[in-house]
Amino acid sequence: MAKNLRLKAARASLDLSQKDLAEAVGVTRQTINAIENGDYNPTIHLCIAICKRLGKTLDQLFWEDEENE
Amino acid sequence: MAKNLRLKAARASLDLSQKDLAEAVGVTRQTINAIENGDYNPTIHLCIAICKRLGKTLDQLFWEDEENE
DNA sequence: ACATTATGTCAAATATATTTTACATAAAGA
DNA sequence: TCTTTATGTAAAATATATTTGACATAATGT
Repeated sequence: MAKNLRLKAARASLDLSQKDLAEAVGVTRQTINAIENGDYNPTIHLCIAICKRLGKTLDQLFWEDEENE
Repeated sequence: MAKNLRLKAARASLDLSQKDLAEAVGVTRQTINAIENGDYNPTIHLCIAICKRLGKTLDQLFWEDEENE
């Protein structure tokens, strides 16, 4: 599956660790790691929570992630 | 939970039934119904498939659905 | 050298998205 | 009236998102 490099970059630009982001949105570090590495398919509520914490929208971080390899 | 009236409207404007949309995106009618009625929290891949079929983006159909009551 | 932080990954358990089957109602057409 | 289509809903089963606990490595600071 495709990695989500936009998410990784947005997180990095705020100087947040995977753990920081995970705690901010109420999931575990492994979940954030898996999303960034494309291992699975999060729920929309989680995506929205991540977007809000990173100051991005769904289209910016998750739209057409499938093509972005 | 909040109903997704934007989704319902977008589907209606293309004259698609819940069943039509469900088949187009590879889920059951009950899943589309539940999403429209806010009973749960679909996966991002499913949201993207729905958006593509309806000619909308994630932000247009799913962004900040939580507030939209 | 040692401790700490960040990341990657894995196996087993748990929570929940989704399916299957089924029943009910309202609207529309024949 | 009868049939069909669209929708809403519910209970039990299945698939999968997510957690928990653990181990490993690289980088950084003391």
